[in-house]
Amino acid sequence: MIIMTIFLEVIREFEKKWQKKWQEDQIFVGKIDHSRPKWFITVPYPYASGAFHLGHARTYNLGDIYARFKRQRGYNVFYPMAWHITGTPVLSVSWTIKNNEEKAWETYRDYVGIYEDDPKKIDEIVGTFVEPQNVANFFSSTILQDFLNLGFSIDDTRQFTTGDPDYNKFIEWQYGILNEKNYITKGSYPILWCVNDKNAVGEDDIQDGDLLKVEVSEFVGIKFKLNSGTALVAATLRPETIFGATNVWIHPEAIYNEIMIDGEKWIVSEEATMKLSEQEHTIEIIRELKGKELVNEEVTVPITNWKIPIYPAMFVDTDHATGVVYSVPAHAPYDYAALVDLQNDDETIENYNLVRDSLSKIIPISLIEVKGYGEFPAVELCEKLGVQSQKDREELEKATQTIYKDEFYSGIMKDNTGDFKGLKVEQAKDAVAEKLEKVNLATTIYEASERSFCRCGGQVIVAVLQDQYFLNYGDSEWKEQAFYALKNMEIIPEKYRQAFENTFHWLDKRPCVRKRGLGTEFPLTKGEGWIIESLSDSVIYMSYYTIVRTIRQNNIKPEQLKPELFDFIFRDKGKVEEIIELTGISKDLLMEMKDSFEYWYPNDFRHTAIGHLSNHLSFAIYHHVAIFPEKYWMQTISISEMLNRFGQKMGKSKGNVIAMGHIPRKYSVDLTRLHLASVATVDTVLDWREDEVNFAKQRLRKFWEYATSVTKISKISEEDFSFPSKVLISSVKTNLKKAIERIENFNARDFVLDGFYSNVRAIDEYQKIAQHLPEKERNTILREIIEKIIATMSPVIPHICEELNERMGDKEYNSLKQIPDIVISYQDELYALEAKFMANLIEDIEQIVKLVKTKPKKIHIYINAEWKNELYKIAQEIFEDEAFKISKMMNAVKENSKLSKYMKDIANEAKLMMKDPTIFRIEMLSSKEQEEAIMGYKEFIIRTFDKAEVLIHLADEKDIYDPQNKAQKARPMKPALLLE
RNA sequence: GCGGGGAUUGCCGAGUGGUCAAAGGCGCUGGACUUAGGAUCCAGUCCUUAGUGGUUCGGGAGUUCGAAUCUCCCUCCCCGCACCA
Repeated sequence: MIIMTIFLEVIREFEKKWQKKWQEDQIFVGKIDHSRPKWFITVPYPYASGAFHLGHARTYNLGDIYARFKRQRGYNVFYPMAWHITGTPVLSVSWTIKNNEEKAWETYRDYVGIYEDDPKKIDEIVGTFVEPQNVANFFSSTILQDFLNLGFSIDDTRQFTTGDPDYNKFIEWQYGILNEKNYITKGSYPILWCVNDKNAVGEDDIQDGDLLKVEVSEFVGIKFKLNSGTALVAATLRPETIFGATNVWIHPEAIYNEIMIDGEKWIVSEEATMKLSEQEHTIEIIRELKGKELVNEEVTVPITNWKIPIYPAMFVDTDHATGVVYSVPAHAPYDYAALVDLQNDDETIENYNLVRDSLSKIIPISLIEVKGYGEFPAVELCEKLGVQSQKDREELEKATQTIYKDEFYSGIMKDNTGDFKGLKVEQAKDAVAEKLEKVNLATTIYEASERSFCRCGGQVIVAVLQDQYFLNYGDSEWKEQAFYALKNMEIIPEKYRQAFENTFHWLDKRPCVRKRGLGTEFPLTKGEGWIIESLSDSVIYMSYYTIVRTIRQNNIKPEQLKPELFDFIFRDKGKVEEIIELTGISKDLLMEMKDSFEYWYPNDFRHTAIGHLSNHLSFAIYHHVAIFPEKYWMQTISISEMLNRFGQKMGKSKGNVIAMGHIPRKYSVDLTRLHLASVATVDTVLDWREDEVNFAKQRLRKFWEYATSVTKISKISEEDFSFPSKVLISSVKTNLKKAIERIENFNARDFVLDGFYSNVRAIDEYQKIAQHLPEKERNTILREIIEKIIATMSPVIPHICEELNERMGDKEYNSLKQIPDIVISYQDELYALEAKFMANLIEDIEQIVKLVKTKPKKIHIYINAEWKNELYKIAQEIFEDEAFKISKMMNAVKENSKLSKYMKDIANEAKLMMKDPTIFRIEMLSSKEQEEAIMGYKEFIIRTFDKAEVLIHLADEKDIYDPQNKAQKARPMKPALLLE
């Protein structure tokens, strides 16, 4: 037995050896070959802004297993790889490194440290990251090496990055077609915006953006007219509560602006003026004023036309929406708390000369009926949660959330809400806003859901961009085509199809240009600095694999890549002579590209992680239908779930990362591949646990030991193997056949379970049962089945299989060897059933031995009378689909000459069958076959039970030894036992 | 909230109408090997019992000869919801 660490060292050694050979002989480079069916698989090209980890490895590992399997099943497989670098991430790496952000440096030192030991060199490399290109270069080369180190059978001669100038031409061409088809539209759109950069910001750009999850919120700004006619604009998420407004709150000490906005006079906070100016308004500041100047004035409530006063409140946040709030104490906890505070606050009343009388007259106005609450939900909840004052923000927040939810979903508008009475709050909310907007008493105001700041320090607000370009995924024709494409696609696992459909349904306009990040310049606004957003770089890029090598090898210049050329290659448009004329590219090269595309496309299989479903994958389907003829649309999408470690998603902040670059040393490649593929089904989150890896390691080692013990055994054909050997061979065959069927359906897990683990177990079993057999036979058998296993399991553990294949004297690459079809004969099935029968029988004996606690000297095995098999067979036929009935059984038996003589026994038997109708619904062996099986395992039974004598009795025979009358109790597949 | 996916025996996790008391692993228990082992190997692991019995698959109701598997209701958990790739 070899010690574990040595075992891993051994296999790591030849893992490297084989990777080098594969690489040198370029055996995975895709070549056109019309004699074989092609199979083009893609797994998303990596985003080259950081190191990859085990979670990524899961996705790529599955892709590689599928690729290798198809390759070994006669397909000409094309499995290329490229690099995504466009968008903001690579740029923001450079940016943070350039700014000497300590956290970024730390992160990137870690990443680089995966590949480099010397701290000085690490710093040097990280230092180069100030140039985005260096980031992309570093990570594309290290990740590629990681992939090759994991034995991935990729074609690395098709590499490109999405930032390459020739690729930019390709994307430009794509947008030309989208524009031609009117899938690009223009409009205004609210986005998160940094006031400092004057730029759109995403989660990456916001400080703690991943935690804050800042979104655009849409408020309704309601115009409360002052007597002067100027509108005090209060922003709300709940316009329906306008009927319960009792007063307006304003921050007395803050600065407000009176502004002329789109021809109207408004008063809003100073901050709001700035924000509104970014939201498609023309604004002129008329004057500045302090909040307290408005206190005690009256405003008119829209719709009801009531006059309500303006009161001071310190809780008003002028940097939130408009800095003006209308008070609905019946339904808004904050308002209620503030009102009570104010009514009891003599100092403030005095300071601002409030009229005590009218203030104390203010009482909540209820306008929503909601189950589980009385007249004034806010009042109730404040009391319940023990709110003392407006300063109890935590309780107030909770109360607000609760009421919002309860009222929104189960509230009904009361009689005092005019036209809206009886409406559900859910509906009234929009209806009231709509009515207000119609009479120009309300307008939409956007605000960020959280107060947040850009990494540059600037505040994040919501801006409305005009003339923003969108991809119109809502276009009915486009959508329809996408649905049509989806319908004809295979989705694995099928359960995700629904998610695609839902995504397609809600997909609508999506902004497609940005001012920041790397990428292709937007062709419709050349020179204005607009970049095509980066997801558009990753939706039809698979087609570029088919031509990129020709472009690079022949030094074709980006400017030669005219749209007409792409049309010619990808859409079969135009004449070759015209393209030669236009681009100056030779006919040979043009046709090489066109042939390559037409040979490899469509993308037969795309495997990816689930996170891409609602965006990348959906867009990929959309863009394919827009750009390519139908025969080139994607065929299959396969999805796998995420990977966890210690119950959490792998992430730097969690400290649970296993870097992809560390896998070969930490475990071994084949070990990792095996375990990744087999520990969970693709649609469940995989939890990586070291102690479970250990199991895989042990089994792998065991397999290795079995295999290496027989690599030198020469094959001899020996017809007359003993029973256990025959059982082993057919069970291995059966397992492998099952395994192949599994992986044909892209079920890698069961492929490993059936093809590997079950077979190792079968060999274990054989070793025990076959101890008494001649060594020569055992070794020959072992050698034969090991050969079968390495041929089939190669897609998962290619290195070990390759090595064993060589050691067994085969000069060909195992990775290119065909996995043969396996034919299971009737005889094989019989052996399998016999083995199962024996396992049950031995278990029964063991159970009894355990219970009686004495070692038997004799084991009598009684095999059922053959007529019982007949009886069961008949029962199976009659009661296939209905309840067992004794009378029906007996009637059927009466007609049967073989059975009619046992009527009395059958009656007993029928009672048992009545009691447990499953006993006859089984696969059976005849009495003879049962006997044969027991004979085959006799030696083993004797050995297992300490040399007990094994005596087999057939119930059909006369004068058998049966002191306890057991023979009649024997059932098919369930012999009766007597231990003495 | 909307949409999707789930809930299985101590834990993880298979299983989608009949050998299902339910694969496999982990953990635990016992044994072997060993100076020792938290290394490795073997065995056991719902309760009961000379095996063919009982109670289980989130809770409740139903369909069926038969349900972990199908239907309905309830409770709880996870994921996505766009300008981030």
